Amino acid sequence: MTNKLNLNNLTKSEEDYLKALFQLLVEGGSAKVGNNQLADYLKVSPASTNNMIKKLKAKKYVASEKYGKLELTEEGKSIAVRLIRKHRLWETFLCNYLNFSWDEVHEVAEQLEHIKSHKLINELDRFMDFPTKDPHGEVIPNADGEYSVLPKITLSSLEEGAVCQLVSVNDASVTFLKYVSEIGLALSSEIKVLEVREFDSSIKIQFNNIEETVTRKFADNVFVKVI
Amino acid sequence: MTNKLNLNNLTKSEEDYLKALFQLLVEGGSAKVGNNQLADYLKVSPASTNNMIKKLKAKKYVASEKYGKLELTEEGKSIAVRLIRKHRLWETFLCNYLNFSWDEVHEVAEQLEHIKSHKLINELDRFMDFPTKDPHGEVIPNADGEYSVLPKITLSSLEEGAVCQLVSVNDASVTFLKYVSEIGLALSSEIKVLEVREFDSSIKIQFNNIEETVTRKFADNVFVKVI
DNA sequence: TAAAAAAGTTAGTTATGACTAACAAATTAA
DNA sequence: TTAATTTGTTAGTCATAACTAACTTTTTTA
Repeated sequence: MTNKLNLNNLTKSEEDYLKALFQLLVEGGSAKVGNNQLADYLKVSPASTNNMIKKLKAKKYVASEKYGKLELTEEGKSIAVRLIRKHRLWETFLCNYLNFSWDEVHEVAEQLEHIKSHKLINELDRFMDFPTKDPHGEVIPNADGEYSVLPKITLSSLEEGAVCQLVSVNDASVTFLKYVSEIGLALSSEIKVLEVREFDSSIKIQFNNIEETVTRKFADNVFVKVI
Repeated sequence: MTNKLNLNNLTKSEEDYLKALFQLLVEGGSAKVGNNQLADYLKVSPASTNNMIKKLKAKKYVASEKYGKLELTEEGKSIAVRLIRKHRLWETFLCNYLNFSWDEVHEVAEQLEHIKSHKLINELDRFMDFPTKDPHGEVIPNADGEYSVLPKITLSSLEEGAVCQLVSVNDASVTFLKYVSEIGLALSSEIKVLEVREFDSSIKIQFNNIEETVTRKFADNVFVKVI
């Protein structure tokens, strides 16, 4: 076992930074993540990020050279995955048991993911009978931190004529999620790319016999599986 | 309505102090609560308490004069009651749905009570079908913050020969709760006071045909209703 | 009622984690 | 390949909330 009994003495902030790094590096699939990019993502100043990275390097959760790209150590990744597991399990609970809708769960889950109790999260998992996907279609890591990071293909990356299935959506923006629901898209919806307009990268799509034109920004937040 | 839409911009610390004050003043029934007593209860220095009280006075949650006793304003009480409601609902959830035992719930509930979401706590309440008592026998305030603060009679206050029923226990100590379970006491247990020993205030009690001698400290943490 | 003890207050320090402003290194473009 | 731009770093400040040490007020008790 690589995992020594982790006391998880991390602050909320430290956890936030590790999770953000993981999301950019691993889930986002970026080859290189820099200090300013992380700052941008977390909506803090580059100076704050720089400071925190120093601390996380001292604690061996992050590895990087001066002026070099940021990377997570195994321990850092492990912590991030556990946070993602907690976040997604709570989102699932809120949606399936407490009448929360798609777009309401993220903010509350951001708070709940920092609650420190192994028993709590594992019992919650059992209570829900070990769900594998959260309400936005994202895979939930299991208790050992194992899960498949699907290579995320965005709707915006497809070419004209492609047919795909909606597998997940970026849950970070309430207005985006509301919009998705309103036009009638749902997880597993089958989408056909009718036209990609060169001028502004907007895309005309078809689903459930509906035709819609969506912006590039929208399509960047929709993750699909080609079929 | 006295309750203007409360933005609940309080920090975790501010909430902790308000709840502690409420527990000493209202639930504990102390006529006078001083700065050092509060510091003791929260296990911080008197200087820290003094500082925080200043802040809470500025925010109109606490009222007191220099060198005088501490008191909560209506707004301060309202916040404390909402925290107690959250704490007890989470304890109930952990016990009844997530296989937590009596003595495991307190610590996790201390974290969960600071999650900010009205919907979360009201939906949790509904999900459990509006429970009125938590696992330790304490009354759960309703969504409007109404609940009866039962005058708390401790087992230690009874005289020889008295017969009573266990209504609640102080949940702050894990070792105490374990001890209570181990000797076979449970909520609603009928207890008879057989003997009060003058020397050390220890008490000999009888319940379920078991005889036990308990210390004064133990009996101070057991709340009963005389029958 | 005066001295001792307890309770409350103030001043100054520390750690965390934000921030701005100024500066240095690396990258991109002219 | 120099200049401009972007990116990263450092220094110094602020707020929160803890602390110790010193001091003042109040209460107790001898």
